[in-house]
Amino acid sequence: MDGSVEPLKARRIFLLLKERIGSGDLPPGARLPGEPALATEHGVSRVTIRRALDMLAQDGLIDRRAGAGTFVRTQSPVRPLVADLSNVLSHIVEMGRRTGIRLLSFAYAQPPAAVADALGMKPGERTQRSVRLRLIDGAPFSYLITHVPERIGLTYSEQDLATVPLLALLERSGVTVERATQAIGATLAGPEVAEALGLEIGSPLLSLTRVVYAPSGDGVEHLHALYRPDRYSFEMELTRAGEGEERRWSPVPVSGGRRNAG
Amino acid sequence: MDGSVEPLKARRIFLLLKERIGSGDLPPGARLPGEPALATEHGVSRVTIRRALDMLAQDGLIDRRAGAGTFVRTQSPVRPLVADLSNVLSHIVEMGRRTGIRLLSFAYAQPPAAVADALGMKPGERTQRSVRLRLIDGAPFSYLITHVPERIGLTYSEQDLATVPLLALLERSGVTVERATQAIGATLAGPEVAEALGLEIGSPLLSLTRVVYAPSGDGVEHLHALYRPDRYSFEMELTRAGEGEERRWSPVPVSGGRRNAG
DNA sequence: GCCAATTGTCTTATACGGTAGACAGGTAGC
DNA sequence: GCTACCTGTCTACCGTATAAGACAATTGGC
Repeated sequence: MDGSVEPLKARRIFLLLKERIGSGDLPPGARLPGEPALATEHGVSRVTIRRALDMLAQDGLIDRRAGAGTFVRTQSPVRPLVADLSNVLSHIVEMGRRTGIRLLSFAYAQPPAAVADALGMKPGERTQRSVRLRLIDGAPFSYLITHVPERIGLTYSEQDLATVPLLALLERSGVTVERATQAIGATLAGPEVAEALGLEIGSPLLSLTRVVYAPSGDGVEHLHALYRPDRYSFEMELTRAGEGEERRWSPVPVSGGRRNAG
Repeated sequence: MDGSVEPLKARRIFLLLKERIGSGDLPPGARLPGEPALATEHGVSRVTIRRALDMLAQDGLIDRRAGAGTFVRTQSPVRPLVADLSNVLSHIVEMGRRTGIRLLSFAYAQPPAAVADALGMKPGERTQRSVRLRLIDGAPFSYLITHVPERIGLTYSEQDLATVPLLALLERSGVTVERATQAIGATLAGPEVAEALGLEIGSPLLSLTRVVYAPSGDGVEHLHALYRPDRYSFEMELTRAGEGEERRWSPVPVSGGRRNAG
């Protein structure tokens, strides 16, 4: 029933090296360790290393020259998108890049318990669940799953969601949002997300979960976002604040037109 | 050299099911389809399904009862350690947990180009490179690679590094640190890191890169930290700040004894 | 030109992920 | 208690990914 099984170790090493290249750990032009070196380093045979390098070569990430070595190809494929802490892409306009949104799904249903709990909803209440894909210059970089209590979700249309920022929709509906909590973590891409983001299954993803609250304390939005780390990262500036023992790092607030150095 | 490599199809299905559980598609308490059903559904053999379920069980996501079926477990296994934005574990003491540090390596050498660049060092200058493991209640949760310019590194000993926080060492040495930048992303665990953190190769990791600057603008510390996302996450609170078009989320500064709600 | 190191290309043998099927023991419903 | 379905465990077998090693061809430095 099978016939073609994909390599396993080779794929793993492929992903690892791809990651090191993408993160700049292996800068363009750098020469990789020799195949035997990589083999012992990863505790696999040279054949496996070669397979991994084959995949990298096929992706155009490396150049292999017999007798010379293997080199990271000099090309900056895509410059990653940088967001500040509050997850606002403040520099997009300045960078002349365009972002888009694709609405992948839209429905009303019973939310998962975790979401219902976070939003402080009563059992039985429904939410509007939408899945959106954010694109930069046509390339997807984030996968967003949003839950909004049904009564609030009904105040705007599916069409609205595909064009207007959600926060604006909420405020347009008379909901005041002042407070939110968010947590940042990491996961692996499942089949669905991998497909949508154009990744291999098992690729690393940045995850962000944000819950937005109305002044009353009720939750009005639950966002679960997954980002391609090669196209998106959180950056922030810190200063030392406080006195004595309490002296610690503290984030610098983002001022109006500020942009990070590139 | 390995002996235990995870299957591929099984892993695929594992991730898929994990996603369905995490998203609430398979709510806690729900009964999964039988193994034969899952097998035909995914077009794989029952053995493969079993392997996927094994992984889920090991992650504490499901309960399997012979004769009855397989059920989504009602509680999340371990509560991760929570840090605020500035990467300070302010609640550890309150939680009654103890953290420790293990120094894995310590040496002076030429830094990688990316590090030298970030620290603004001249070519040829060396850095002190140290690798440390942070533990919580004896379990490792973060892997820290630190680079410090040689002249600064020489002001403290290897012994110091294993006991005193680096920032304190720097300030003790007369270096004033006021400013830092940091970026948060995600990667996969390589062989070394996986080993140290007790993970499988290819597990997802939270990554943090921080560069600390002296008032002169020179870089004094380059930190590359990798966290187990199941034991560590960044949490923060946000409020809406600014006016009109500029209105956006802004992090709430961490005040002295503040603690996040649990 | 020579030498060392590299990638490219074979060979052979083994390990293992995957399939297919059977069977034992537990559980729940009727 | 009977039955249907479930998980747990085992066997046998296939295809290929991987291991281990040898050898050729190429490159770059000396």
